[in-house]
Amino acid sequence: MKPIAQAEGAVDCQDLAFDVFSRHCPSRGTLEHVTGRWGALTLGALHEGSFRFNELRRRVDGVSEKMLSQTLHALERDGLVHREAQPTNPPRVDYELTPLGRAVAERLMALIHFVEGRMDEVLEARASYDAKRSTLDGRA
Amino acid sequence: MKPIAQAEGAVDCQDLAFDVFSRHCPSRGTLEHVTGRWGALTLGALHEGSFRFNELRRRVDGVSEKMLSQTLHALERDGLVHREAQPTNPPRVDYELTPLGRAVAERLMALIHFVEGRMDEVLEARASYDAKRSTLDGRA
DNA sequence: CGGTATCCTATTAGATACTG
DNA sequence: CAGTATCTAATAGGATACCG
Repeated sequence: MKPIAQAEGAVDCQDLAFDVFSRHCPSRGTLEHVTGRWGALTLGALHEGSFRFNELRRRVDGVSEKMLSQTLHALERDGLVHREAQPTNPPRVDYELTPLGRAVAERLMALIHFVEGRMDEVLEARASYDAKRSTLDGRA
Repeated sequence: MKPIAQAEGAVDCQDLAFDVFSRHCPSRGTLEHVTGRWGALTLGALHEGSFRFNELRRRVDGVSEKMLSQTLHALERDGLVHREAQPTNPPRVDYELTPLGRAVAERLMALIHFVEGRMDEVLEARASYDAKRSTLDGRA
């Protein structure tokens, strides 16, 4: 079994105060866990409470077992999610945000909700962009 | 030449108020443009002003021509970035955020800066997570 | 239930070469 | 300068099977 994200490069930007814009800075990796396709949705789901594995799978529409598992591990490793396993039979595992995770999720949700709230503008921009392109392509 | 993101699924969740958690909702696509690896960094760079193509390439460390071009097109199509081309020779093209893009970038930067500011905690969590795993793996 | 291991495909990203 | 085209390599992602 391989580590989750070991190949994340050297930690040689401590002095640069963790600048995401630099390659090989660990903050870039964490940012990707947070904003990545499944990371963002998982944090979003957990922002509303504590959930079990399969509850999360249903909430995060379209995620596979594999990706959810991988995502949860990455977030747990980064200290954003806490995993609470009861050694019962059948097993019961609950996932919830840590205080740090909650703080991150809050900022993430602010972004998500803002984007959702302006989707009409985005769709309008897309329509006009595509309209221009098609007229340009049309005249060969 | 193919459209940038046409296969983004039907727009059948207008009634669900653009729920990112649903598959095939356009807000998920836009969210991915915004939070994606290069999208986030590009918006971050443009948050500090207007830049030319190669200036951006230098600011967003590690991005290839291809990915920057692709990213900028997606963001332009979503109405977040404005492209200003002067038909001079040599050509000069400036990119800057639209008002909507600025609003998005602000929320995004809040998230990025927060994560950067807490990287010490993240790194600590990683260290302790890895320590536990290695002791577990060690006892075979 | 709550996962992991494996295999395989699709998408993404990078290098390189070239154009207006 | 500001890209596009093309090819290849790396990675993400999904399906399936199986374990505790």
